[in-house]
Amino acid sequence: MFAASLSPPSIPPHPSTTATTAPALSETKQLQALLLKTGAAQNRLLSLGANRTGPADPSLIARALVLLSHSPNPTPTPSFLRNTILQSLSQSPHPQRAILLYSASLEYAIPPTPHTFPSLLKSLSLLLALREGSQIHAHIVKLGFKSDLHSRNALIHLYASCGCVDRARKAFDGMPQRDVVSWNAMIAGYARNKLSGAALELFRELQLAGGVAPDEVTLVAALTACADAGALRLGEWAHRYIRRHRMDGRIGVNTALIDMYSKCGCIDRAVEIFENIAVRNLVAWTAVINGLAINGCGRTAIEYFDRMVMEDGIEPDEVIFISVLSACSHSGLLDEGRRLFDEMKGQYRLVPQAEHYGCMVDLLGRAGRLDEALELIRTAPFKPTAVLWRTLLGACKVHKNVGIGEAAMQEIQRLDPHHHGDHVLMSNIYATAGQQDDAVHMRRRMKKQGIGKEPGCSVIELDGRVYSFVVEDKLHRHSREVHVMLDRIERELRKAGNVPETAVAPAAHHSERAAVAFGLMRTAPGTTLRVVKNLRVCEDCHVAMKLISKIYGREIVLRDRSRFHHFKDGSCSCGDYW
DNA sequence: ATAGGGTTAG
Repeated sequence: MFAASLSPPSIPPHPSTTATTAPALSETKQLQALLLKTGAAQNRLLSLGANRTGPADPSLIARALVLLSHSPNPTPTPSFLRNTILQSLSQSPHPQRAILLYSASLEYAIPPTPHTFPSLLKSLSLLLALREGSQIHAHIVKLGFKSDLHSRNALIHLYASCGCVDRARKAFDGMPQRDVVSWNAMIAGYARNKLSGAALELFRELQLAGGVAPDEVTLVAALTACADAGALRLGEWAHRYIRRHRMDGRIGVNTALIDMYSKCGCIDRAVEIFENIAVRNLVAWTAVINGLAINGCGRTAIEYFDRMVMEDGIEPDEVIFISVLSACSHSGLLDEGRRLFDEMKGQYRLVPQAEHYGCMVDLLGRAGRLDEALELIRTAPFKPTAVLWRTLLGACKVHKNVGIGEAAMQEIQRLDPHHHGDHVLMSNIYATAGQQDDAVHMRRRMKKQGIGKEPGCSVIELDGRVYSFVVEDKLHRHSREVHVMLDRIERELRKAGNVPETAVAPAAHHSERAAVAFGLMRTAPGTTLRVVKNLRVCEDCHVAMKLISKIYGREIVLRDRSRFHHFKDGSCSCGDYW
């Protein structure tokens, strides 16, 4: 029953009905001969399970396992061998065979053991097979293995990989005892699902709980959360911990540090760590190049890319091309971006995916080549995605192009009509082009369709705590003082001659301003303010931030949805190109 | 024999 519900098309037939099937039989005979020598049988079975060239029929393997159990000296046991094969499958290019083998082994009455589940669940995590995972979970409970530590750890990982952090947390909370892996699975699970607050809270809890010492994996997970939240102070604390515990020789730890520092706007420190790594790999190069990209150092990013190929002889992959192409688009490096896109296809024989086309559309579009960007989307060797059209729509906003904007909007409406922000963008395009009626109409249509607007949210880290502000937040516990400060800033801005762009919605209460106002009040004069925002910064706020940096003599590092703005002395590192 | 980690456009 259970096996049937797991994977209907691949249920192994019962042995009595198929024992005479020719190809399977001959393979079985071969196996039978090999079974005389246990070691050889084990190797053969392992290669059948994991090898690309071996038969993919897990039923055959299960049958062989049964034969093995009838051999004069049935050691290792079929259960043991099944578990071993499951383990190798979880690291093979065919994790889906693990489910099939498990089902088959049940049909052949090979009993599961606690060791069966960690590797089986690992395969399911790779496949993001939530439904099958839940069934296995139920099965584990039924078999009485639910307290098995390793299985439970794997379950936490599986649920978190599938985005079900609540179910992961339930499994975590219900554990009779936890080891460092349990904590790591849960903290990393939160971090990978962008729940950095929850991840850091649990990291703190781990330290308070005592008894379990954090290891490198814990620190990597915590750093990932710091990177996501832009929590520099906590990240620095983690860095000191890493040094104190001599974890700084590990490439993974250093890569996480590079990512954390660059996502907190400290690209110099990120580069310094990178330069001190003894042996660098592709992931470390990707992290530093991506850091340079989001911090607006496009030319340096390209230099590093060339260095990687020339000095280390490392072949680039699809992932690093996303980073290096986005470096070009953030810095407006049109020719370099085109060159790299061509090299990707020609020299490196990689197939550009929607992501790479997205970078190119962004690069061309923002550089004002809207026609070319449109042409690229239309000639893409796959069905253009809503995201691609949305990227073009964003470029139309920058260049106030109503015509192409409408074309893009039409495609978006067809592909993904309920996404937040598209109507706002289109309405703003109309507004900046002076078509007020169309702008209003677009806003009305949005309301009529019941499409909300993703609320803008900004966070600022002060004294190791993360404070978050939502747009026009009246309920925030610091609301009163923040509003007083915002009004004061507003007056200063007007005194400095700042006239907001009235064509689009008023931006004076955007969340980044509240965060900055709070930071200005709560920190000593001259302290750098670091703010992370979930959306892109609008033009008005960008102008305002430049002025605030000058008026109050502060550096403001604002991380946007996609990049950094370093405001200082009235200007921004992005050179107003973003 | 088993479980957890680092890079990814808009």
